[in-house]
Amino acid sequence: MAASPASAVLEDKGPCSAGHDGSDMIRDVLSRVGDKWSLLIVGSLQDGPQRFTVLQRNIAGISHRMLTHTLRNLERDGLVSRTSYPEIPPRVEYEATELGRTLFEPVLGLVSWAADHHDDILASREAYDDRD
Amino acid sequence: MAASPASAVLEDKGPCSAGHDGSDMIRDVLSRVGDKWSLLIVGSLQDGPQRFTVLQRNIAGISHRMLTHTLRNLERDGLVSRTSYPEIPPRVEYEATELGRTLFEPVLGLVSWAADHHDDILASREAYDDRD
DNA sequence: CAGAATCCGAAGAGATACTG
DNA sequence: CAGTATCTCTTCGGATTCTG
Repeated sequence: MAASPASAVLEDKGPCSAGHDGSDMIRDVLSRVGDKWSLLIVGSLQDGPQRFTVLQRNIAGISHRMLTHTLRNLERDGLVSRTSYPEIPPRVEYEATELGRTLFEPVLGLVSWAADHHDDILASREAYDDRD
Repeated sequence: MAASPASAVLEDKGPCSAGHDGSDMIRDVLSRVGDKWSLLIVGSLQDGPQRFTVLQRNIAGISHRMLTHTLRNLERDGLVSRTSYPEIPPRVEYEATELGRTLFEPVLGLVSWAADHHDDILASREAYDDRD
């Protein structure tokens, strides 16, 4: 049991827990963090509150719809807070919550891994594709 | 410039780099790691080499097709190695590569974050859904 | 300016059946 | 036992249009 505590979090805990073990939780988090835009948005908000159009310019490539949609999800999960000012024209500012900021720490570990090893991955892909 | 080096990796580097900045790399890694099964497979392989059917039993919920498909991608990216023994019946063993094992370290940071905060996320979701 | 709503194509993912 | 192929369903994500 003490042999591999590291991977234990991801493993099935037995036939009786089929459907909702510890892996559901991490998958839940990853499906939020791992989608196409969430991480970019939270990353951009690390610099401080930003309004809708600024975010859209900042992220470069995101569509209007996806920015709205992803911000909704992030707000729902408590990673981003939304403040709307009842003016004309309307102004809305988004900000990373405390939770959103703590999330960024472990994510940075992954980011630096990606920076370190994505060359290896690309090389491995090419080598793989050359076979056959 | 030195104000927020943390988020800089994820940010757009300017209008001229539209399409392929540093965020492409992390997104590439995340789309591999963040899919439904890759992480579970790599996690299960932390315990040592396993053959196809063992993996399928170990992961519980994965379909035959998805296990094959995900293993292919992991092998292509150099995270998992495949060894086939030309016997009857055939035997194939999968093993995490060195790269696959280094990946698991930063991922564990995310896993523990998920363990720590997924209650907050669930609570935030309920609170959000109660409004309206 | 911010966002909701709709339509549509592409990719993800399961079920099943077939081969060596 | 391991892997491929096909079929189908759902989800993701972009484009567009419309409102306060």
